[in-house]
Amino acid sequence: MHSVQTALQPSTGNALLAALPDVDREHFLAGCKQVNMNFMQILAEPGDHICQIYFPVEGYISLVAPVDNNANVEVGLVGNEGMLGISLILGVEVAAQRALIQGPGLALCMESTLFMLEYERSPALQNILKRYLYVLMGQLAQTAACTRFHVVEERLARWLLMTRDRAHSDEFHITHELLAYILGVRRVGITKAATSLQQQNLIRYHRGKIQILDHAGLEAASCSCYAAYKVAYEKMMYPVEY
Amino acid sequence: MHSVQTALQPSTGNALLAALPDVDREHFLAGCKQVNMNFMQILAEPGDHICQIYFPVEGYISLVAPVDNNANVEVGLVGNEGMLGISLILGVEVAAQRALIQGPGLALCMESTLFMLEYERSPALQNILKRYLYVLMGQLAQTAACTRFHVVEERLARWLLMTRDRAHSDEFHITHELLAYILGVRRVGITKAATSLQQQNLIRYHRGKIQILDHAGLEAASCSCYAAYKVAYEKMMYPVEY
DNA sequence: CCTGGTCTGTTCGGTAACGCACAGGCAGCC
DNA sequence: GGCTGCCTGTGCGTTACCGAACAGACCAGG
Repeated sequence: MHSVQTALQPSTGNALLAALPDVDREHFLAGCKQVNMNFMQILAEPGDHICQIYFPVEGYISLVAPVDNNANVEVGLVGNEGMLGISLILGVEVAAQRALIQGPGLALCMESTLFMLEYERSPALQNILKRYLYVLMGQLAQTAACTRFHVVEERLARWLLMTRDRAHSDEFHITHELLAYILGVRRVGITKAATSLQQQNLIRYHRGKIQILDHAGLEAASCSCYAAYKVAYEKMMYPVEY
Repeated sequence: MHSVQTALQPSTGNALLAALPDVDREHFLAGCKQVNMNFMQILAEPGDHICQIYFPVEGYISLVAPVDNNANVEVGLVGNEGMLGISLILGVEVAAQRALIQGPGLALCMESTLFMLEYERSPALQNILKRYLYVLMGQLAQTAACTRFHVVEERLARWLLMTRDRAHSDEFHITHELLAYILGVRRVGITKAATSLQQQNLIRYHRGKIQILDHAGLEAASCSCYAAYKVAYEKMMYPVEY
C-alpha cells in the first residue's frame, strides 16, 4: 500500500460525510462497509447499472470518457473530497463514464438501494451531495477547456497536484503509460513533459513511482485549472468561509 | 427572424414541458412569460446569480467555458430540448458557464424563486429535469473528449447538425468568426473546414447565412459525438421507447 | 457612385503533438 | 548469473493547428 501522510479515520475520512451532522453520519455509516480499492480496478463502464456507490477515504478514482473505442481522456477525479455514483441523486442508476481506480486504499461502500433510502431521510446529505454534483459538473466543463487549450506539460503538472491532494501524499504510483491514457496523449508526450518537470527539480520519478519535490513550483508550472478547481470546490462546499 | 420549418406552440414547444402532465404544465406555464431572445445576447456569465431560468422554444443558447481570460470553448448547447439554469434544481443559484444566445427566437422565462416553488410541487417536473441534468453532464464529458480528439472539420459538422436540430431549420445565421469562438479555434481553421464541407456539397454559406444541403452526408462527415449525444438524450428522456 | 464595415479566402513560418520504431535500463524470478 | 518483462528515453517524418498579416468580395448607407 502507498504511504499516507495524514492519518485518515474511516468515519470522517471522507469530506462529504465529515460535513454531515453526527447523527446523520452515524446512521449513514451503519449502512456502509469498508472496502479496499485495488489499483487499476474498473468499478464501472459507461452504461453500466450502478449497484454500489463509493466514498473514497484513501484511494482515488478516475472518471474516464472513452470515445471512438480507442481514445480516452479523464474528465474527473474523485478522492476523499467526493463520491462515485453521484448520479443516483438524480434518480439515474446508469454510469456515464468509466470509473478506474488510480490510487489504492480504503473506501466506504454502500448498496445503491440503501443509499437512496439514506438520501431521502437526510436533508443534510441532500444538501452536500447536490453541491458536490454541481462542483463535478464544473470540473467536467473545466476539463473540456483545459484539454483543448493547455499543453501536455501544464496538464501533467495539474494532474499531479490534483492527485497529490487525493493521495494525501507527495509520492504515489503511476507510470508514463497510464498517464498517457489519462491525459489522452501519447506515452512519448508524457515522457517529454515529465522529463522537463524533473529537470526543473519539481518532481522525481523512477519506474512508476512519482515524487513531488516542489509543490509550489509545480503549481506555477501547471495551468490555471488546478487553482480554479480548488477555489470552485471550496467556495461551493464550504460557502460560510467566504 | 430566422425561418422556422415546424410550427412551434409556446405551450408545448419545449420538450421538457411537453413531457409534463397537462395539469402540471398548465400550472407551470401560468408562471412563465414569453420572451424574445436576441442574437448574441449574453444571459449569464460564470459566477452570476441566476435570476431567471429559460425554456427555449425557437431560440437556442450556447454554454461557453472561458479559460485564461482569452480562450473559450462551447461545452453545451441548449435548445427547445432543454433549459437554461438547471443548476437551480441542485439548490445552486450560480451560473457555471457563460450563456450566449446563438439563435434568436421565443423562449419561456420564469423567475428563479417561482421556479423553485414549481419544482417543489411537481414530481413530474422533478423527474424530467433530473434526467435532463444527467444528459447535460454527459454532454459536458462528451465535449471534453470530442474537443480533444476530433479535427475541426468533424467538430464543425457536428455543431451544424446539433444547431440544425435546435433551430428546427436547415438554414440559420452564423459567421466563421463566431464559429471559431464556439469551437475554440482560429477563424482560418473554420474557413478551411467550411470550404471543405461546401466542396463536398454538404453545406452552402454566404456572409453569415449557413444552409445545410445534405443532412445525411453531413452526419457522415461529423464525428460520432453527434449520434452519441442524440442516443443518450433519447434513451434518458424517453426510456419507454427503448 | 463611392465608402466603410463586414465577411471570407489565402499565405507564411512556426510549433505541439502525432504514429512508428527502436534502444537501453532496471527489477524480479528462475 | 542470465533471462524476461516492464518502464523510460530517443529519433525519425508527418499532420493539425497556431499567430499574424493581407487581399478580395459583398452589402449598406450617405
